[in-house]
Formats: sequence, C-alpha cells, structure tokens
Amino acid sequence: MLKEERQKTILTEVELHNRILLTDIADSLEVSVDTVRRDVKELDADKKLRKVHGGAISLGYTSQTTPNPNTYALREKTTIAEKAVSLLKEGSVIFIDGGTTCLELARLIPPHLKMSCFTLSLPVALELISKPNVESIFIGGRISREAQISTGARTVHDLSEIKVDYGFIGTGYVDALHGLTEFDWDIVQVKKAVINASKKSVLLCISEKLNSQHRYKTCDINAINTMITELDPANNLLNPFRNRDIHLL
Amino acid sequence: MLKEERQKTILTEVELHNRILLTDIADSLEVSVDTVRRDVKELDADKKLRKVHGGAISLGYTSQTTPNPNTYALREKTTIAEKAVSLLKEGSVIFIDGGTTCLELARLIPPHLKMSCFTLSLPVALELISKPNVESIFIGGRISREAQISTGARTVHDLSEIKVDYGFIGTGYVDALHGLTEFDWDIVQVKKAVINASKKSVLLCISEKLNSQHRYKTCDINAINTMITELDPANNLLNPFRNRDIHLL
DNA sequence: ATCAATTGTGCTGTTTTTTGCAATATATTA
DNA sequence: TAATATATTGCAAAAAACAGCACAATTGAT
Repeated sequence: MLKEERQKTILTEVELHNRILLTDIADSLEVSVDTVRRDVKELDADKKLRKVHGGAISLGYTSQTTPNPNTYALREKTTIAEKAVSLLKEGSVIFIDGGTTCLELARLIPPHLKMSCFTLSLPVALELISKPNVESIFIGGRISREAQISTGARTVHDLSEIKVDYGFIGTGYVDALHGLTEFDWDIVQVKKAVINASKKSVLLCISEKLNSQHRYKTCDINAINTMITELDPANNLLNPFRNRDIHLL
Repeated sequence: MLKEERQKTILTEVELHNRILLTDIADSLEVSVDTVRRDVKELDADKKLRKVHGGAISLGYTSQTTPNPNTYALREKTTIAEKAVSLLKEGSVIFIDGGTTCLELARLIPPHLKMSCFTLSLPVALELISKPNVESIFIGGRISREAQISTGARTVHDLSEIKVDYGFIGTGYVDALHGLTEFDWDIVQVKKAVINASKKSVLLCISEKLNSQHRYKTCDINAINTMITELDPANNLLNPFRNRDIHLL
C-alpha cells in the first residue's frame, strides 16, 4: 500500500469519526504503528488534522481558541429568548430566573415595553436596569457565588409573598420522567419558590439538556406550563414532553 | 478514550450545566477521579473553565469584574478604600453602600479575610462574589436605575432588622454644618436606614465633596463615627470636622 | 543494467506521557 | 471538634513517542 493511499485513508477515518487511535489504524491497514505515527505526523504538519497522544483528532472537532468564552450555545439561547419575549405583554408582571438563557431574555426585552420584573439574579438585574420602561425588583438574600443569585430561607420566604403572571425559569437538568433537577440543593429550594410564585411557569431550556438529570428535584415536568427550546415544537426530540399538558414553543 | 476527547466532554458538561463534580464525571467517563482532576487542572490552566473544590464551574458564570478605569477621581477613591480596609477584621460583619468609592472598598477587600458583608448595590454585590471568603447578603427591593441600588419601603424595612459592626457609606454631599445631604429623597431613606443598622458608621468621601449640600438630609455629621477622605487627617480642609466626636482617617 | 543515493518501513531500546493507586495533607461539613 | 471529602504528592505500570539502525524498495545517473 502506498503512502499517499494510506494517508488518505487515515484522513477519511478522522473526518468520519472525529478521532482515531494509531493502534486501530495500524491494525486495520496492516502496517506498523510507527508508520502510522509518521503519517499522522506529516498530516499534522500539513494541518490536515491534529495529532494527539495516542491518536489524532479532526480539526473541526477541536475547539479553536474558544470562539465565544462568554456564553455557551449563545445562538440557541437567543432563539429561546426570542420565543419567550413573544409572551410578554404591556403591563405584565414577570419573574426572570438566573442563568445565561434567562439573561438573554432580559437582554431582549423590547425597550418600549412597560413591565414589572422580579429577579434574584445579579446579572439579570443589571441588564434590566438598562430597560427604561421596566420596573425591576430584586429579591434579596444570601448570594450564591457560583450562580450569582439570591438563595436561602429569606429569599424563599420573600418569594412566597408574590405572584407573577409568568415565571421564566431555567434548569440544570430536565427529563420527561424525572422532571427538573439540579446539582445544588439550595438552588432547588429557590426554584420551587419561584414556581410557586408564578401563575404560569415557563421553562427555558436548550435541547442539549433534555433527558439529563441530577441529584435534587425541583418539580415534576407537569408543574411547567410552557416549555421553550430552540427546536421546532414538532421536533421528535420533544416527543416525551407531549400530551402532558405542556405547551411547547 | 483519548485525553482530548475526555477534556472536550468535560468542557461541554461544564458549559451546559454550569457546574460539575469530579466524581460524577469520573463515573460517567469511567476513569479515575485523579485523571479527571488532572484534566480539569489543565483546562483551568488554559482558562477554559474554573476549577473549584470538588469540581469545576463554567467561566460564563464567573463574571470577571474589570476594574473600571472610567471612575472619576479613581486614585483618591482608592486611597480612601485602602484606609477603610484597614478597619476590617477577621469575622467582621459590615455593610457596604453603593457608589464608586464603596465599590473600590469592595474591590480591595483582601481575599483571605473571612467576613460577612451586606449590601444593596448590584455592582458591589458582583464584586463581593469574587471574594472567596466573604459571605454576601443582598438587601433586595426596587432597583434604582441610576444608583443601581435597592430602594423603597421594603429595603428600609429589611435594613431595620440587621445590625452590622461597620457601615461604610457614601454620600452625595457633606457639610460640617448641614451634615450629609442628597439629591434624591428615596436614597436618603435608605441611607438613614443603613446608618441605623450600623453600630459604627464610616463615611467614605472624597475631599471635593466637602462643604457641599443639597435638598434632602440624611443625617447630622455627628451621626458619623469615622470619616475617611483621601487627605491627611491633619489637613486644614478637615478643620470644620474636628472636635465633633468624629474620628478622621 | 549497475551502482549509489534516497526513501520508506519495521525493529530495538530508551525516554516521555498517561494513568491509577496509596499515603499524606488539606479543606469542608456537621 | 471530629468525620468526611477532596487535594496533593510520589510512585509504578502501561502505553505511546522518539531516536537510531538495518534493510528493502525505489530512483536516478552513469
């Protein structure tokens, strides 16, 4: 087998599977590992792939110098936020949860819209300040360093005294069977309170989180009135969530 | 499984859920915790995520508070903040007001210092988050768009229920005769409540504001225990404030 | 066609990297 | 404070990379 031929095969394999093991290739091409190593070395020098310890990785797979370190999956989250904004009406009283998706929602609130908006997220609150027609009320409490939101008994109690039209919430994990779950127990307590404080709960959730779960449960999936993902509501991935009294958007 | 693959998986998990446990990842990837720890360490060194005790958190959630170079009279305010920091002790419970001078104080809190810190200023709260040993409690309320702080009856009431060792406050205007005054009535109500909630009140005030006044009065100058300016305490400009039971710093 | 030079390939021994484990130190939590 | 969880360190085994070498295949010039 010629070198060219071999390298072409290697490249195809890499593109196909995003990654290869040198030993696998050597095996299937029936050459020594050294040969494959040399081939891969050349291909790496030609920037056709990236050589790593033990194998090679497709260039498309490797994250190129952190394109947007700010928000993961920003496009999807913006799509979700846009759908959520369509629910807002003049005079609405809403709640906006923490998290990057909810932050996008706050960002996309139209400047002319007159609303009252509760939140317990510092970044969301800062964003709301720039909306000239939004009255922002911050629910205080002990600030969680990681989530940058209020937590604790006081926060939960304060939430028990309000009732908003729409509560826009995020979640760490969601599953049709196990409902909304979180990594952090404190956060769960707060989210429970938020759902309680909302006439209608709207879940903002990128599809990547579907069918994932964790230790602590926030609520069953039925507790959610509307679920917004970046997907088309007819998408098959959303099938488990159909016929459960949930409005998919 | 290649190391790169593993690291990519870890990164995706972190960005998706904001936070992960090393043990969870080790479990799902079927490698030892040590390996995951080493991976996370590398990713942290590459600034792809932030490693914390027991896990890792997404960078999107660690808002890197950039020192604001646009602050007016930053040098003076930093000088004041440095003096204020010297009052802080391990285990102190303090309150930090809004405003750029107080924000400087928050910024200069030593990272090792274990404290509890109340505030009603969004920027101050965000700054406090980056202090690993400071417990931050935010006093909620209606957010003032201009001052970026909580205001209103609820805020005032909440303040009436706490008592801190030191209250570090700013003021719009100060005069030996007319005391602390403000432009905004709502702000005055809050500041009154803060002073009431403090065993000792510390005024942070650049010398430029000395001998100025405005419409609404916060308190007499006697209500202040310590007054910090960027000037030497012996400076003549401070003469009007001497012999009034005020400690000049 | 012959011979020397070049290139490609596999092999060997050595070095480096990766990984898991164990012992100890440190941090966190109750 | 004790008890538990997590970090750190050093170490050893395995895997992989590397360097050097031998040898075959190919090339190119005579």
